[in-house]
This record gives sequence, structure tokens and C-alpha cells, in this order.
Amino acid sequence: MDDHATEAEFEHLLRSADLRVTRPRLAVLRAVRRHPHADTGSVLAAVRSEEPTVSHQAVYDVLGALAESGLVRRIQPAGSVARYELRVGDNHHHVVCRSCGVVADVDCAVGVRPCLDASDTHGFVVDEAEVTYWGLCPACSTDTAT
Amino acid sequence: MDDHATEAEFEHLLRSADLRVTRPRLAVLRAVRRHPHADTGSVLAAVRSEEPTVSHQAVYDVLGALAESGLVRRIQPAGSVARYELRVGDNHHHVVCRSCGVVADVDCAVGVRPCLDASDTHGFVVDEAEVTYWGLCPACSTDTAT
DNA sequence: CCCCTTTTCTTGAACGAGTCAAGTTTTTCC
DNA sequence: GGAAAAACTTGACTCGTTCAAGAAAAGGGG
Repeated sequence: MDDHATEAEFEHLLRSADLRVTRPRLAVLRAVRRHPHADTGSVLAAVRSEEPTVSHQAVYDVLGALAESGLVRRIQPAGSVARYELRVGDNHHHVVCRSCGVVADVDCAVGVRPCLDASDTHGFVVDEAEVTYWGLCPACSTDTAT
Repeated sequence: MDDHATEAEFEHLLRSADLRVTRPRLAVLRAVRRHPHADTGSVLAAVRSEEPTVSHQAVYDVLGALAESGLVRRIQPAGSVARYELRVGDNHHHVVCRSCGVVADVDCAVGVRPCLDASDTHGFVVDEAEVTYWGLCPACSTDTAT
């Protein structure tokens, strides 16, 4: 993996979002790339394996700034803490395991927001349709079956 | 409104779910009927206007038991606390205001779960497709526009 | 290359929704 | 009416997240 190239890419992403390039931010981007759908705690742990002095508050701030700029996407299935992923811009969806909470990506047939039209939105101006599929992951469904 | 009839209906609902009929449970059902999409705090307040001695823990327990039995539905849009509604069984969806958080119902064209098929669920056994429409409610969109 | 301004990060306290646990009360069935 | 099981009260507690104040670092102009 060409880490130098992606490092430069991350720098460019940050600058184009008017965000300063800092070690904590680069470490968070690397962590989210390596651990898709990780929660804040996991991101913090991954960040600290490279940058041990980064505070938990910095990770919250960074994830918030990146999410607001659209560089990462924040998802929060019911009953779960916030999770983050680097894959943005394709409006894909997620399937969540009711038992263990693990998350996987599901491609959106349409790919642009909003991919669904609501019948009657009561005057709301809708810009996104978020789909969450609920069920059991392969591991949990075999546990239950036997 | 024929309160006695619906009261008997609530009793029947509880009994058919193998749940004992108690004053806190009836009060919670009335509160959720009167305040669709209310969070736990609002349900607690509504319950206490009729039954001032009900504890907050009882409301958590009751809402949990009712949700598990399928008598109420729990929803939790990202960034929101848990909310509850009596309308169950039709797999309808929700539109949520990004600005003020207010929730409204959106009918599902299909009406039975799961109403959408995922392209590739990575081996997950999917039983529900939950759709959340995001946008601005009428009040917030006019505030922003002007 | 250095300084200044602004942004970002560290530290540490605080908040709030939700949960846990022990003991008491209420419901239901016989 | 009495026993067993379920539900409720009370109060402490957890944990993800946020708030606030000051220190550090990034980036642009001289």
C-alpha cells in the first residue's frame, strides 16, 4: 500500500475543506480508513497506537469537523454509539446485526441523494433517504439456528 | 373520545402480550397515544400528570417491555434520544428535521417488512428495511429561506 | 525565516440518557 | 384469601459525549 500517496491525499482533502493539516487529523483519517464503521473509542485507540498523546477530546473534535466537512460520514444505528466511515459521496446504505451490532455496507442502486421518494412528506424539504437494513449477521444467524 | 373503550382495548393488548395490566402501563400507553414520537422524558411527564407517583425507572421498564412485545415501536434517529409511537404493524417510515429534530410519519408504499431488497447483504439475514428521510420541516425551512 | 493571528489541542470537570441492584408492592391464579 | 411471580420504587451508578479555559501548533504576511 502506497502510504505516502494516500498521506498526501489526506492532506489535500483537509486543505480543500479549509481544515489545517495536523498530526491528530491525519491519524484519525488513517484510523477510519483502516477500521470502517469504528466507533469513537476504537478510533481513539487506533489513533493512540500511532500518536499516543492525542486526547479523547481531540478525536471527538476531529471526527466532528471531518463529518461536518463531509470528509467522513457519521452513522448511528438505533442502540449504537456513533460510528464513522471514509466512504462518502455514493449514498450507500448499511445492514446492521440486531444481535452483535456489526455493520456492513450495502450499495445503493441509485447512488445519488435522495435515492427514494417519499409519498407524502408533510411539507418537509427532504434531501436524503437513509436506509438501514436490520437482521442477523452470518455469525449470529448460525448461532441462533443450531 | 371514548376513553373507556380504548382503555379496555389497552387492557386487552397487554393481556394478549402476556403482560400484567397495571396503572403505570395504561398511563404509558395513553401518553404514547397522545404524544406520538415522544421521547422517554416527555412520556414520563405525561404519565405523571395522571399518575404522579410513577418512577422514571418504571417508564423505562414499561417502554422496554411494550417495545419488546411489539405494542409500541421505538425509533431513534441519529443524534436523538429514543422515541416511541403506538402505530405498529404497517412498517411506515419517518421524516426527521435536521434542524429541530421533529419527526413525522411517512407511509410505506409496500407496507410489509422488509419493504426493500438489498443488493448484496454479505450473508446477513435481513428482516426489516428502515427508511429515514432527512430534511427540514416546514417551520425550519422557511426560517432558513428568508 | 520569524512573528502574529487563528485554529486546534490538552486537561479536567460536568451532563444526561439509560442501566443496575436491592427491596417492596401489586397482580394474577388457585 | 394466600402464595408465587411479575412489576414498581428508590437511589446509586455507568458511559458516551459535551463544555470551558488555557496551552500549543499551523499558516500567511512581512
